[in-house]
Amino acid sequence: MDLQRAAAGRRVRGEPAQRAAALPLSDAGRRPPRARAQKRPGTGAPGHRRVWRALPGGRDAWYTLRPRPMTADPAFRPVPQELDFPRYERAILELWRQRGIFEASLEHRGPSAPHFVFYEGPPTANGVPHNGHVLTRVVKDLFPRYQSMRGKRVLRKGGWDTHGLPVEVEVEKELRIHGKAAIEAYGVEPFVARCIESVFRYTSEWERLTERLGFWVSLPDAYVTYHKSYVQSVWWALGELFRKGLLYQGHKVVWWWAQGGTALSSAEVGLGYKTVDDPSVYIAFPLRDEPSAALVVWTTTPWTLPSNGYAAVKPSVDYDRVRIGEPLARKGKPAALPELGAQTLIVASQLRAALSEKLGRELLVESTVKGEALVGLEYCPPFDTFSQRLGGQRTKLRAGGEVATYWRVLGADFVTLDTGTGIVHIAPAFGEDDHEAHKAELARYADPLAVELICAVDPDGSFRSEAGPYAGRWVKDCDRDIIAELAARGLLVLQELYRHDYPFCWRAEQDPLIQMARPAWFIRTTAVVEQALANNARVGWLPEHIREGRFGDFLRNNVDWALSRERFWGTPLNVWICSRDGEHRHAPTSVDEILALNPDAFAHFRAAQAKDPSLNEHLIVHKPWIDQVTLPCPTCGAVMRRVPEVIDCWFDSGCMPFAQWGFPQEPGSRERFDDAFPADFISEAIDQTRGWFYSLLMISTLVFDAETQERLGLASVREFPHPYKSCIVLGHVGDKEGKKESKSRGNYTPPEIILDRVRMEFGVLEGVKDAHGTDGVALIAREDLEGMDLAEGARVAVYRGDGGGQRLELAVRAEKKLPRRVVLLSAGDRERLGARPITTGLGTQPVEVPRAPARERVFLEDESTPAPGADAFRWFFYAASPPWSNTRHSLGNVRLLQKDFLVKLRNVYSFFVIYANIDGYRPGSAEQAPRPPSERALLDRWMLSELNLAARDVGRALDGYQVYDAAQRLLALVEGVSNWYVRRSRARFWAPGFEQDKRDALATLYEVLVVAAKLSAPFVPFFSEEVYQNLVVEAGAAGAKPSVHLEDFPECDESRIDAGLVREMAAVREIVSLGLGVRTQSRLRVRQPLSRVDVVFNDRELRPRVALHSPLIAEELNVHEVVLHDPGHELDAVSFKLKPNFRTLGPRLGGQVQAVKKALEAADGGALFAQLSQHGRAVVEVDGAPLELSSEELEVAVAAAEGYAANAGAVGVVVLHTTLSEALVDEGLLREIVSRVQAARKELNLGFTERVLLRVDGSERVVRVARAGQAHLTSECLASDVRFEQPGAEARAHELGAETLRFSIGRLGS
RNA sequence: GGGCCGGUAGCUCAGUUGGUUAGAGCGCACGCCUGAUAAGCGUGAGGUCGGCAGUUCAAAUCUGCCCCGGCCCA
Repeated sequence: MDLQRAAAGRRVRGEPAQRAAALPLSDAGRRPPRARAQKRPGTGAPGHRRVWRALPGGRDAWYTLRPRPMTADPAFRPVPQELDFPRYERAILELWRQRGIFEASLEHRGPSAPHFVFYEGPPTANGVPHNGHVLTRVVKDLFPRYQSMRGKRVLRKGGWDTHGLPVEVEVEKELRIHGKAAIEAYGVEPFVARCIESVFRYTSEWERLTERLGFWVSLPDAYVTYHKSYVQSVWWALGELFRKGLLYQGHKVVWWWAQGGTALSSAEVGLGYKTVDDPSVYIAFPLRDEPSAALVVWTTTPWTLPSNGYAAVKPSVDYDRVRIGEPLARKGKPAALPELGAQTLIVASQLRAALSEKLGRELLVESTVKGEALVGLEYCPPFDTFSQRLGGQRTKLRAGGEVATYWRVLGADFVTLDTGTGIVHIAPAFGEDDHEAHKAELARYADPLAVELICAVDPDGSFRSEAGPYAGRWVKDCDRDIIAELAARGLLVLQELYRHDYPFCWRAEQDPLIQMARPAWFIRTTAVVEQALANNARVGWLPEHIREGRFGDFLRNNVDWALSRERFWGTPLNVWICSRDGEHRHAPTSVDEILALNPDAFAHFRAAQAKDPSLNEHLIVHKPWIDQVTLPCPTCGAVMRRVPEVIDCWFDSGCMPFAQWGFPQEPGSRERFDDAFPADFISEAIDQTRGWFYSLLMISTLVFDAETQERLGLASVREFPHPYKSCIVLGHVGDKEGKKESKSRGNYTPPEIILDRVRMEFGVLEGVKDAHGTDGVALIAREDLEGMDLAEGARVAVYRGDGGGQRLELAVRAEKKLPRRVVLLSAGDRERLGARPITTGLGTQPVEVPRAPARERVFLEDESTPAPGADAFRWFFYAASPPWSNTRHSLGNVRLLQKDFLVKLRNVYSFFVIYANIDGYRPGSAEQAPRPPSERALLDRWMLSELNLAARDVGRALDGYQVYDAAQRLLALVEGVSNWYVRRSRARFWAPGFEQDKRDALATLYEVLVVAAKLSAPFVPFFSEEVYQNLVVEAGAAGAKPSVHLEDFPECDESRIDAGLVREMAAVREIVSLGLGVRTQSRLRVRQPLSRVDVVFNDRELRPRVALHSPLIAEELNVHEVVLHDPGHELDAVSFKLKPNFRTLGPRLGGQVQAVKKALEAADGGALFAQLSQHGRAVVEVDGAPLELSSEELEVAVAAAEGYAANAGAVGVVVLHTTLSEALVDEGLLREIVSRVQAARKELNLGFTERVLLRVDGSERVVRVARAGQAHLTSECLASDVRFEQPGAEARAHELGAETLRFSIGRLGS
């Protein structure tokens, strides 16, 4: 052994990286402040340096390091000792910046390279990015990086979604106003100006996160949905739809906040549910032709009864005609008989008993009919609000004939029999189902537009004048009076209270929302559903079930897209309507087109701009400016005005494939669009199914039919799918428990904890009930402790974010009485920190902490362990689970996966650099040339086979967008390198001299690392860059590119794959594994050498192949001899078992297989096996009859016979000879002694090269063995002298089985 | 209430067209190695495959119902 060299290997961590100082990556080579080297005068021997290092848990240790003879000019920068990934990641970011690597990656493939098209789904920057965004960003980054390495040209245009309700809501909150009237009072112009300001509020946070994660995207030329060019593109698309007759006006039922005059989004509605008691009434609707019989309907909104239009029944179920009978016999007074006008009631058969129970009266069945028999019957509406005027009206059907326009029975499948009467009151202006039922009727009419939508309520929520006594009153206030009136008129069957959840306005908690049909613009998407489905069928969905499942279902149940919004901040709907004839409409698609019709159209905007030059040019196409633009009607010349609505912002984002280029108006946009349509790849989370995934696909289907594509002059007509070919649908990111992360709950791990430093901010508390602060201890909730991945009692830094007060180091403990994000500190510690208790106390909400005054909150930071960093964050999302399953994210989980891959790979890298530098290895040096791979050692050839297989598999997985599979394959490669190649090659690396075998090993490991860096570059762009810079760029290797990201992705070299070798090495590893299992079972430690191992193979071909690896097996199992046997070899320790091959036998024998199984279990396996090997078939007796079984129908397994030290696996049986000769025992004893001495050396923190004086004593045998092995002891334990004498007071004693060992280690010169 | 997805070892997840000993990693226990050492490595224990019923010679896998969680929609 070369001890000097060994010392050299250690030294690297002790001395500053000389070469690194001159390199751009110098930062990565320097130690962080916590581990800086300090010289302490007067300690250590001359020529030694002592280096201080911080250990986890706050322990410090002094290590003595010795200068080493080093190769004059090592090729590689030493790998720093400490695992501080964020540190070198920052250095790599700087390198990318300085050398323009991202920009180079966009261009270096040249203009003629094939495109790989990626579309960025625009995020909104008016909220801070969270972990879910990290997932989307790392997945979006992976494939462009990969395809770029595959030689593709990959543009990566960023984008921002800037319109929509969330933006308006944010501004409303700021202004403390709410509702349409309030905004109008404030002024639409300043309101919109504030929206623009708000849109980019968190841009810098987004940019920082984007960069820190290594997500390469061109942000400077990102598209912005409110920009004029973008809006004009959207107008163009809408103009196309208008031209195709796919844009129309109708009604949409919305949740309406009447007091504010605003519709609420479903997200807002969801915020305001409250449990309330509403009236629940059963009302009689007498039949027109038989007034003594009445339909009984049920409703919880009596105020909608004046607007009643129909009654609906379920056609397929039975309805009873009943008469009210005697009171039911029961306790208490009998219910009062309702004063009813009708004697006969009609209710669903299934609900009769329930109604009878509620009335407390028998309901006597007169007859029963199917619901469909009721359809078409006319009835008298409960109020004559509209029937006075429309009562006799009839409407012509398209199919011929006519029906009463209103107040008749409809058949509808949405009618349920859970509650009520099975007959539903339909008010077409209120309620989604109601309105749909109405629309279904309209569709049957010859002239649907002639039918008036009856509605007795104004948008402000008060009854209209038609409603007689109720006119002008808030509808909900009228419920009581309406019920009283119905009772007086003999129409009230029953009245109850109904407790349910009902939405209220989340900003004005006293205001209940009402459902109401509002005028709205629609896109007739139902006209292209077939095409959309065909388009969808061709999309490469990941996971695949999206195609037929969630997305396919959504398309099949498609309803027309309700496009318009009665809001302010959005793309204005570009429809102008003639003031003379409402049928004259025009949809101009650009400012220029408007100017061509009316050169003065924007005079008001230009005037305003002249007055205020800061007025944003893009606002020319926004409210309120666009509202003032008038056009002369192209048909009649009258004045046209724009409709007031803006559009759904999903339509904006769905236009991005063309709108990002300003297509078709902007110069050059046609070529750009033509080059980037459709996208090869997009990805967003699953909540975008009905959002972006839908809007993209639907708009593309609507706009880009073949004819339109031709008209636009595209280079080729795109078949389906467009506008995206593949789409990864991501799952959600949850917390450690799988719960959705939410800021208000505080179960939220800020990305900074993973990326930069492990710290969180807490509100300061002074005490909870019986728990009061102790000096030196910080108490926090258990969840927070786990969130920071800290153990009970860990030391953390505690300090104020504003820099005031002292910085403390405290022990942190969990306290179950504490809520999240507060810390309980002693009075003394609070004083030292200059902190005071948070005013909100124990009730502090997590979201309130950052808003508290600076003195009321402190940071807790784990300074002993650096944050995992960006690569670890990325890797977590690639490797933890397939990206479409929900992920449980936490610091602990990220670290877990980091250890598996990054840390292991880094250790191999560091190992290589140490040994390569010792020997002065230089990549590509002629005198150090390795042999060709085919002539290298088996292990090298195996490793190179595995490497090329990995290249093949990772490439294939990425080609198929299988992120998780690719990551698992990389993991397997790293496992093989570390656990087998490096472990088995260690001796070759530390062998003295620089022989051919060592050159081969270094060249092989070098190649593995460089190829692994390239393979993993799309996944972990920072670490792969670090390896590549050090091993390739800085080492001056031939053909080096400036960055690993400008490299080609490794191709699989089939000639390097030795499939047989891969298989036999797997067998070797299994044999070793089985053998070690035998040792464990037999309690034979590996240190005890054994004479022999026997292996009986299941596969004849393997034996001669594995024979090549016998020395390896012998060494791993610590046996003197390895004996390999062909299948069938007779060995006492081995028995044979025959089992049915169910796959072949099942279809032939059916139920008999179970009997065969039993028969085979009972039979003599050895004899059957003999038959089988001689005749190729075996005969067993099944159910008294002989049955012949072929070798294809049987599976032979060798098993370890009981009572032997043997173990069986797929490869065969491994048998250890456990008889110990005296010589073997002695040999084991000597290894035992060496082991104990070495352990003691480590415990004493001896230098790795420090010679010692060893005094050995013990039982007679121990002394004899030690004497005999003195030379071995001397060299293995670095003893300059071994003395067999009393070791003295400091002796260590060990029981080695029956023997006793005592020894002491004396330092020389001390 | 409806649709979709998921429920497999303490934890995170695999599991090919149904084929009989259900896998991996981490954690845990025991052990190895001590020249990658803040590392590396081995073995082992641990499972009514959410529950019930059905189809089948055979079910984690197919079917139905139910329970739990997530998302979307009502």
